[in-house]
Amino acid sequence: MRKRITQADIAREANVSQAMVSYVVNDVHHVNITIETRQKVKKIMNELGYVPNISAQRLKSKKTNTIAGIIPDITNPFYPEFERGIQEIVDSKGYDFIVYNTDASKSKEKKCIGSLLQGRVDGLIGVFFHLNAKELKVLVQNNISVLRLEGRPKKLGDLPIDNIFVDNISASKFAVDYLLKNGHQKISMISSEYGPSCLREIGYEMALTEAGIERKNINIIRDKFDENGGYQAAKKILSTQEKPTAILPANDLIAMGAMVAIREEGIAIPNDISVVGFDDVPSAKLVSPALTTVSQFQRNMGRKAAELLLQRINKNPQERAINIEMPFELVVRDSTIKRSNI
Amino acid sequence: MRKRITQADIAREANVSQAMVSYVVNDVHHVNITIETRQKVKKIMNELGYVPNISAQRLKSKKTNTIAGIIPDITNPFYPEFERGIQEIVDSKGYDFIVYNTDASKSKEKKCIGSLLQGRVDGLIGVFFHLNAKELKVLVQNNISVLRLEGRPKKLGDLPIDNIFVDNISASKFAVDYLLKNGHQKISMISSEYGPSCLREIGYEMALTEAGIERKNINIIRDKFDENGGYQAAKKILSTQEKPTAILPANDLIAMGAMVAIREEGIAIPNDISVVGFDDVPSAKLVSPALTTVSQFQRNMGRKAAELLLQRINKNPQERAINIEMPFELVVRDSTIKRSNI
DNA sequence: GCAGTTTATTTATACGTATAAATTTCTGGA
DNA sequence: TCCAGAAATTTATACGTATAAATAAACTGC
Repeated sequence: MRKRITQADIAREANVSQAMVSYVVNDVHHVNITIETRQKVKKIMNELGYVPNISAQRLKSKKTNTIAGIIPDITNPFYPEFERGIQEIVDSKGYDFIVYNTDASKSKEKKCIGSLLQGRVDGLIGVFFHLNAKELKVLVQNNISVLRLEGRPKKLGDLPIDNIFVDNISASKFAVDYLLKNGHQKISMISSEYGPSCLREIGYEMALTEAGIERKNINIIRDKFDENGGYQAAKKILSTQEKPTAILPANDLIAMGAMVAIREEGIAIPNDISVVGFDDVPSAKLVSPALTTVSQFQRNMGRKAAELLLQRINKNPQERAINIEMPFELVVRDSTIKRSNI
Repeated sequence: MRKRITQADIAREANVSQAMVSYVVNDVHHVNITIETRQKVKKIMNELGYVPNISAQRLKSKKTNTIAGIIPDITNPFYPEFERGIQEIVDSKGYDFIVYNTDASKSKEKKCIGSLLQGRVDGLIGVFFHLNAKELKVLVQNNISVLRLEGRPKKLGDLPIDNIFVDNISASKFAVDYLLKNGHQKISMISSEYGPSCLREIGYEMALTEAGIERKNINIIRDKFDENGGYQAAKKILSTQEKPTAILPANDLIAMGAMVAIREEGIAIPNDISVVGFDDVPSAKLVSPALTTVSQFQRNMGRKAAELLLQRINKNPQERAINIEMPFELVVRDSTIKRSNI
């Protein structure tokens, strides 16, 4: 293990001051340096293999060039694409990216905030299920920019906390409208407690109510928001007397779990029951039948989120917050079918 | 945005020296501090909301308390579980975790190394498809510990670069043996160029050769290592005269792509063709039929990798390297069937 | 050939923390 | 009462960089 080369080492070797080395390293332009010394210093830098010490730079500049991502769980297939989208952008701007998994738990969300207050990052992109703007204020006060991923537009307070969102209510309504248009009258929903599920419930109810569907056919079952939850909930739904002709799980994982249960009961998808998922997770097109689902273009969202955050960090940390709406799209595959009525 | 509170601020307020504050903050025990001053300092710390500046700590201590993960692509479903495993451990020890995606490209792998040389991390867990120990040496020389995820035991040189691996040759052989035992005689493999694929090819050939299968029935097709690659390759295989009774794709993504192609051709899985995947990706149990596959217990691997790395960082950075073998397991599901011969 | 510039380089200092070494204050025992 | 030693606290310095300010050297033009 060799000693790490510092600017001072180079300065000594080149017979110049450490400041000179710094100027050469950073190509400072409002300072004049003769071509000879510049070359001499560069030569020695290469010979000795100088690499700047990033901790020192960060201390001096009060910038970490790091941003954080706070997400529930990277093993939830919604997030890897989102993460890569973020990384594409921040990488290209020379930022590091740290990920925190909260498991949708309040205590872990809080722990993240505490950790970030130590000044490890310049900003963060967060998916918060528990903390609200007031609880994030302390970050802003410490000059850490915050952008949230949300499921609908947020009321903009005076804190400069931006939001990026897909309108989940509309998206959910859109999916249900599609089912209605295809002749489904009895549509059940499988939902969960946290995250965007409750918004999707609202869209579901809105669509059915508008269509004049009677109350007894508006039916939501809640369980965990993963494949097991979907499996359990579907079993429950299928054990009832009057089975639905379509099921709207609150996301793709739930949908896939439900599909396993439906198959086990010997019921055909889509002929007996149509299924519409949410998120267009990578495996949605691989299951059989391929899942009809609402895409949120996660990678694109990640990119946009990162762009907005970096802009806020570098241009206007204290300006008024904004809401940015992102598009959704219903991707029709093979898990849904037009129903010939009566 | 309020000014950030430093130890100096507290010292001034409490009428003590900055050093005193530091001692209190760090609960240094070989220095005596009266209970009164300790309490006074702590009180003011709380009032002013002191949080240590992590960049300064890192500069002084020459420790970043950060480790890096270098993986091909977090959207490859093999890696999220691996990542969480790593994070579980490093989180609990107070380390940050930075992820780099290389897309299996040599230039990006190199770029990572360059970036890490700036001293952002104390160590890294890497999946390298291109760089070898010699090219990682520079990290070790700069006191950055390295642990690689490999597909077989590596020859241990004099560099302290540990390896953790599942024996991919044996695992692949095990899978093929299973197919043979179930009466399959014509087994095709879909492989790819990079990563562990070539090891899995070796296991495949080994099993068939040992079983005395004739050369013409040993058949490997290569394509990209994702669902598209699997789809294309399967189409090619199915267009041949004599179709195989089983296919061994080099991983689950390839397998799922292949299954889509097989379904499209109207061929039944597992009745006409059995499929065995590799990795036991989360969606493997959700596709239909549920995929028989070789699990590597990714989360567990991540945990073990992180434990080993932290041990090396904190206990014996320069000691001789080790190879650690991890278990695999064939998870039998519904994509394989016993074949009644003749 | 010298005042006034411009150009090149160095000196000094700060960022916020940790810690060894020096100093001051407090003990208790003779 | 005094002093040795322990206890409490401060001073000084280092980590490696960036950068403002000071200085030195090299040019102007008259």
